[in-house]
Amino acid sequence: MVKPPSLQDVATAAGLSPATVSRYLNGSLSLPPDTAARIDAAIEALKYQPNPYARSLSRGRSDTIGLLVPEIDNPFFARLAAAVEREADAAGLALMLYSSLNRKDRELHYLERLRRNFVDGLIFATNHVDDGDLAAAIAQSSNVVVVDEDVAGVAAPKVFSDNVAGGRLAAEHMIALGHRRLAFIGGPEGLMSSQERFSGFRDEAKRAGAGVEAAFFGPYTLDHGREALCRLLKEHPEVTGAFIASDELLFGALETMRNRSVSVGRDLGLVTFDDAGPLAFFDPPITAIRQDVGGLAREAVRALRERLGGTPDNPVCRLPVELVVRKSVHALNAASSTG
Amino acid sequence: MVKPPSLQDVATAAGLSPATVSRYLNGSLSLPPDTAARIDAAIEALKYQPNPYARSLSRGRSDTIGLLVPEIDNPFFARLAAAVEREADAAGLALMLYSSLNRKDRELHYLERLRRNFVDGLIFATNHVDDGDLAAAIAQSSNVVVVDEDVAGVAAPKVFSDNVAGGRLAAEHMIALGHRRLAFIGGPEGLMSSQERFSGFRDEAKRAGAGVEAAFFGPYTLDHGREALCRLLKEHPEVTGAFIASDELLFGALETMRNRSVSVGRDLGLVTFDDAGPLAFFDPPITAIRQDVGGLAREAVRALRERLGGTPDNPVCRLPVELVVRKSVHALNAASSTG
DNA sequence: GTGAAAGCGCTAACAC
DNA sequence: GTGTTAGCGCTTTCAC
Repeated sequence: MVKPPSLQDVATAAGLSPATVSRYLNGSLSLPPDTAARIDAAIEALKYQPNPYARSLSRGRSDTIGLLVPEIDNPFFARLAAAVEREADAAGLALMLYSSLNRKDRELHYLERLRRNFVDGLIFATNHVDDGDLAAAIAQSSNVVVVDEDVAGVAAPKVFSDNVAGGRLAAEHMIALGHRRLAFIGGPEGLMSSQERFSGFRDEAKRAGAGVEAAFFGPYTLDHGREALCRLLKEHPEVTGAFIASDELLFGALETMRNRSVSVGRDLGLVTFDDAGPLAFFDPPITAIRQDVGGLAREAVRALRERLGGTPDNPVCRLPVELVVRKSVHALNAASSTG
Repeated sequence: MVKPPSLQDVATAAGLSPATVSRYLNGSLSLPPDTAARIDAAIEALKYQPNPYARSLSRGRSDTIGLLVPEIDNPFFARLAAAVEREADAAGLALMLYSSLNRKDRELHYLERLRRNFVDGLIFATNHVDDGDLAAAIAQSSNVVVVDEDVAGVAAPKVFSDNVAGGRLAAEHMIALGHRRLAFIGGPEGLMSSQERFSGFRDEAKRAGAGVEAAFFGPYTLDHGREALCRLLKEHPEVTGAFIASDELLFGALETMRNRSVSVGRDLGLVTFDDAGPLAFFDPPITAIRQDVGGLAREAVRALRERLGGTPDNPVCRLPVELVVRKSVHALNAASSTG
C-alpha cells in the first residue's frame, strides 16, 4: 500500500507547477500541445488520480449527491435508486444512498448532512405525512428536490407522477370492461399520492356513471392491503373492481383473496399502481398503472443540477403514467353487471 | 446560504484552540468538566458539524465504504444494499452505492475509485465470469471484500451463502414429496454459485437414489429461464421437479409454464433460490431456498471493518440458507412416481 | 490540559 | 501560458 501520487508529483514529473496541471485537468485552459502531452504522460506513468477529498475541500463542493428513500428494498425505490444512479453517473455525479426507514429523525439527520455539504444536493423521497418538521428542515437547505411524494408546504423543485391520470386510467379500464361497482384501496389519506390517485379514480368513475362504493385509506403496508380487502369483501360484496394504490398494498390484498379463494379477475378485478414488482409473472398477471421511474429519476437529477447551477425557481414536473393491461380484470357479462 | 461554522469558530466561542476542540471531539482526551461543557455549549449554539472532506483529507480516510452490485433494481441486490446500508450506518460508516450493470469496465472503474481512497473499502458483488482482470484489480487494492459470488483466484475476505446446502435442501424437499426425476436450471456454468447449487442438488439426489435428468446452465436472466424451461418440457417430459437457481430464472420459467398451461406444483414442482422477490404472493406461492441477506451484509461489513482495522487474513464466511416451504411442489402420488 | 504550527492535496486569485 | 501564494477545515506532532 504505497502512497498514491499527488498533483505535485505529476507537476514535478512534467516540469510544471501544480497549478498548471490543475487547470489543465479542469479544462480551464488550453495548453500548447507539448505541455499537454508531458502532463498526460506523467499522469499515465504515475497512474495519477485526483484525491476527491482535497478537491471537495478546496472547491467547497463534492460533485456528490444523495438520494434518500424510505426503504431501498422496496421494488419501486430500488428502481428509482438504480435510475438515479445511472443519471447521476452520466452527469459526473457520485451518489450516496441513504435510507430513512421512513423515520423522521433519520430524514432530518440526512438533511443535516446536506446542510453540512457532505453532499451537494439531495433527492428526497418520503412516504409519511409530515408534521411540518420536514418542511422546515428542507426549507433550511436549498438543493433539495422532492420526488415521488409531496412534502406539504415546501418550496423546492418537485417531480411527481401524474397520479390523477393514473386513477383515471384505472377507472376507465375497469369501466370499459363493464364494471360499475368500484372500490379504492389507498395509502395514507393525508398523502398527496393517495389523494390524487383517489380523486382521479373517483372523478372518472362519476363521469362515466359508475360508483365508488368504498375507499380504504391507510399506511402503504401489506397489512393495510390485507385488511382493506377483508373489509371490502365483507362490507361491499357488490364491488367487482378495485383500484389498489401501490404494489405493497396489492400483495396484502392478494394474500387475503387467496386465503378466501376469491379469484383475481373473475370474482374481483384488480388494477394496481407502481408496476415495480414482477407483476407480469403473477398468476394472473396483474394489470397496473406504471410509473415512469426512469423519467422520475431523470427529471429529479435534472432539477437538482439546475438547482446546483443556481437556478432559483421551483418547478413541479409531472410525469405521465401508463396503463399496462394484463389479466387481472375480466370483462363483466351483462347479467352480473346488474348491481 | 450562510457559511457553516468551522472548528475554529467553535474554539473561539469556547475560548480554546481548535486543536483542543478537535481532540475532545475525537475522544482522544478527557477534559475538565467545565472546558468540555464550554465546548458542548459552543457546538450546540453554532450547530456545528465537522466538515467531512477536511476530515477525510487530513486523516487520509473517509469512513465511507462502497457497495458495488451488478444492478440495484434486482430484488436480491436491493435487499443486500438495504442490509449493508443498515450495517454500515450502525458502524458509523457512510455508504456509496455503485452499480456496475455487470460490466467489467464499470467494475474496474469503481475499484480504481477505491484505490484512490474515494472510499475506505469496497464490498464487491459481481455476477459474471471473470477473465482474470477483475481478480488482478482486486489484488491491487486491499480492503475489498467479495460477497455473494466468488471471483476466482482472489485473495480477499469472502462472504457467501452455503449454496451446496441450498441445493441439497431443494433436492431433499422434492424427494421427500415423492419426486424422483429431477432437473436443474442454473446460472453460468463458470460461476461458483451455479456450480455449488448444482453439486449440492445432484449429490443429494444421487444419495437418495433420484436422478437429475437435465441441467441447463446459462446467464442469470429471464430469457435463459424461459428457454431452459422450454427445453426441459420438450426434452425431458419425465421430469416432475425442477430446482431453479435464482428468482430471475424462475420468472422466466413461470412465463413459459403459463404460456403452455403447465401447472406449477401439479405438473411440475419448482423450488427456487434467493427468495428475494415476493414469492409468497405468487399463485401458487413458490417454495424457495432463502439466502440470509441480512447475514451476508453483516458479515461483509464486519469483514471489511476488520480489514480496515488492519487484520491481514482472508476468511471465507459461509452463511446458512433455509428452505421456505410454500406450495410449488405437490406430493407425487405413487402411480405417477413410477418414472 | 492546552496551544502553535505544519500539513493533508487541491483550487483559485493574483502576478508576470 | 505558467508560477506563486494563500487558503479550504481538519488532525496531529511537538511544545509548554
